[in-house]
Amino acid sequence: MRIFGELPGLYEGDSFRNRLELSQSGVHKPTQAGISGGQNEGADSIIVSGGYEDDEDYGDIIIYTGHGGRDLSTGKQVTNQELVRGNLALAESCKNGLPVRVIRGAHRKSNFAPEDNYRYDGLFRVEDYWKEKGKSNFIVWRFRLRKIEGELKKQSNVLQEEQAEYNSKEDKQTKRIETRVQRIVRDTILSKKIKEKYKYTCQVCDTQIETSSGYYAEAAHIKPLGAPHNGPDSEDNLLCLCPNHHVMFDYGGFGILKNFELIGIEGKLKIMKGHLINKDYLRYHLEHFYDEKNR
DNA sequence: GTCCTTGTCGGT
DNA sequence: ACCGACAAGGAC
Repeated sequence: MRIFGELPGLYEGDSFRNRLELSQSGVHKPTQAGISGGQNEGADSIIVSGGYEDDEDYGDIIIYTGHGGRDLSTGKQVTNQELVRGNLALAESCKNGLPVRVIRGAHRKSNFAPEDNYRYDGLFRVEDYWKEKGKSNFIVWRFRLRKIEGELKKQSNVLQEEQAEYNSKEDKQTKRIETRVQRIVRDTILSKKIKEKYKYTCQVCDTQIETSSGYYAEAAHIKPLGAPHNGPDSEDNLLCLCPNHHVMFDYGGFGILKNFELIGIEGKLKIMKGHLINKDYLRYHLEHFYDEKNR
């Protein structure tokens, strides 16, 4: 049984001599693989040990590389990675906001790596994932993890209690874990402007959502804000979408071609006169988020 | 059972 | 540092 989040008797800073010790203690079960997880369940733990050239470690934020695509003996990337197995598990953890135990192994490439052995460094959340050409010019999947602190950590504990309850049920088929995806939404002047331009209708499905307090829509950035994407907060990088199509767009469920035809789903993007969309951003989204292999 | 993996060891 | 040999455990 896969256990997400904290484990009884496990504390940040705990040290483990080798992978077998980590495995037998249940902190990270696989003896070699860096990602522990099932592709339909999510990932419960990862090991950051500097094996992949595209990893970046900033302490509370880690850009972790998915697995696969490497030559067995040299460790060099020799083919494109696919969104399967552990990579898919991490994507699942991202969508459902599951906590991931992070263990760092000793190596020279990171200032945050332990001097020796392996060290449990607490719970992280998978904030985002995308694909990119790595240093060796092959596609790698990348996962941005952010450390969970304070209040957020308490939420994860609640999640774990729910799971414990779930685990103890006889009929596991009929029970399910309630998970909440926490989306941080900032309603800037610009996002409000784009929503008003479209009268709060989705540019994909034309749905206009009405609530007790008025209409609801979301402004979606085509090229995401923040590192490493660094898309601009400007009208030519924004879409007005319903929540469903916003999630689908962010998680690569569909892309937009330069003639505004949709790929992955049927249809064409509706565009109001005067809304100029930058096609470089559409291409960026296609390259980094849309994945046709996994459908 | 088959395939996979950010291991580990001992050689050079 | 690099390489081959061998390997445990899990996903599927």
